[in-house]
Amino acid sequence: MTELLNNFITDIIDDDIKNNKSKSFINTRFPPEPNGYLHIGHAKSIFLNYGIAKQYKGSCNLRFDDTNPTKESMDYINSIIDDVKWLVGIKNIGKILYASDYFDRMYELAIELINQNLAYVDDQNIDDIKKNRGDYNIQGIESPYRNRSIEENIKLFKNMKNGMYQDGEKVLRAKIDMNAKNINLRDPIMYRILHAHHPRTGNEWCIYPMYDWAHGIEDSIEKITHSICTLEFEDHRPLYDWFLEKLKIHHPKQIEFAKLSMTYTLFSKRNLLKLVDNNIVDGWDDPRMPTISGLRRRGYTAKAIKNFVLSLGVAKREAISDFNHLEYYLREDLNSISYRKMVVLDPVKLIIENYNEEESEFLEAENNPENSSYGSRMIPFSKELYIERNDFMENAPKKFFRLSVGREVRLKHAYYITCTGFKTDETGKLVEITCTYDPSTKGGWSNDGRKVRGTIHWVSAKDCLNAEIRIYNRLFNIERPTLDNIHLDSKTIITNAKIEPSLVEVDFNQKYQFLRLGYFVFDKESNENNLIFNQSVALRNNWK
RNA sequence: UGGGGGAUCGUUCAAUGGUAGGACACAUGGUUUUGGUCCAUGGAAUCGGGGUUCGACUCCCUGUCCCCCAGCCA
Repeated sequence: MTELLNNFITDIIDDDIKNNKSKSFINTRFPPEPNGYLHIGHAKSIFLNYGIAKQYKGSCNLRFDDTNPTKESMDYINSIIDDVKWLVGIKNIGKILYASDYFDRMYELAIELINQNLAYVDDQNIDDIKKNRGDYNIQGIESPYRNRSIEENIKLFKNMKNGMYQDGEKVLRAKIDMNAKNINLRDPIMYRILHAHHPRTGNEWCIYPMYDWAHGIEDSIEKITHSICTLEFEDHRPLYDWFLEKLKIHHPKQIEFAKLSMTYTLFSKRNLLKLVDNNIVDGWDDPRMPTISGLRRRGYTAKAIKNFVLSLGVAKREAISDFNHLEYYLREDLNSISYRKMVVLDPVKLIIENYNEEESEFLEAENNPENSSYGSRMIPFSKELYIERNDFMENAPKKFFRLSVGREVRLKHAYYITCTGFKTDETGKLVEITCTYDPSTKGGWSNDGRKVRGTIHWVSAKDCLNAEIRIYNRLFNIERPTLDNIHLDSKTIITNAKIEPSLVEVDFNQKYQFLRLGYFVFDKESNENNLIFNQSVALRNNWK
């Protein structure tokens, strides 16, 4: 995790420092709009911006781009703060800043631009503005209000601010070039009238700055040196530069990179919002969602997400990352930190014929074979156990290393057993397996050189607890989905899982590996009477 | 049919005029009280066509394909 960021952006920064275009302290920012929850695509931007600032001994702050009150809310602001804290650590988050704190300054600078005769109030309605903007092939037409006097523009702009007009009645536009090939430069709108309640400034303002006008000023005020954003803003860079140049204020360098996309997932807030609103998922933090809060509930760690996005690198080429790649880093982290437990998802009784019914004993089980400091626990063993239904096969092929009549397997941490028979009900369903155990193999080992290829997990029938276990699958069934490709079986709920008694205590911070099955965490809906687990990811499995 | 960007193993990122390399995925073998982990090995790529050069993923010309842009969203 200490690896150095080395990509085309750090190359640019290195050049800028070498050519004295920039100080060696590099300041960045993570500037989300609070109009939805953060997803793993944002995590890439977060680790890039915070990582660069750290690497170049500068600062990185969380700044909310809260310039559109019609889409934003405190709920989103709070969720974003929680997510960034969780990802980068509470002490590394930097300052929490808001574009709305700069509204006064932006207003002053707009007046300044009007005074330079570089901005004007336009009375055209939305349709006329659109029509007169032209398109790729058609030149724009200058607004009839474009050449108002500076004094009149100042007066009208103040009136706009003071609430003398209705929404949409007037806008403030920059006076650039209606024939520019880049349509963003055809007199872009700087302010629109919005009589809306802002989550932070309330009803103080009824004019709100547009992104292009606001963003560069925000960066400038914060002394950002390199303003990193995604590819779709490339066309906006000339405008970013134009405003800062005319204003003669600190001018950060905007650099664009390709955002993250992943197979089997949808990223746009528009689509994620639909999944939530249409109840396809159970909220923004549904464990199937690619949101930070969803991944966290699913049992992902910040470290796994960080290692994943860092492994991806940074480039301008648009790329779709493989979901497997993310899961690899999750397993890598979870393998080293999770507590091993034995849990049976689809239980079937196993009776040990030569084990005394009254007897019972405790066997020692290591908590993490990767790390002995995790210690061990004692688990109860008795005559009747539960094992996994699919660990038995009536007519087993040679390579089936588990239970079948006459075959010997190891019960993990316990004994070798040999299957003696099985019972089915009238429908042919397996209801009970019988076996004998070898008392000399306590702990699951013998020194006689016996080869026991298979090892299966189990729980003691009279000691185990019941739990609900939620298994998740991809939300979409094709690699590059649209909302039409919802995977209908993306969630399976198992209500009668049998779990070892050491899991009785609900601990939301702990990661578990259920032996031979996968990684699991307690779901937030768990309580001491209702143990609920989410599967984070299954173990890799080469069998079948 | 305007403007802006991009094209390297299946996927993703390197190589900045000098042996195309890593990770994931896949395959094979080894270790193993998890068919996990770990270890080893293997297959696998420079979008096409010209040119410059002793030498081109890299520079030049040309073609093709992909992405973004016509919100009072960000």
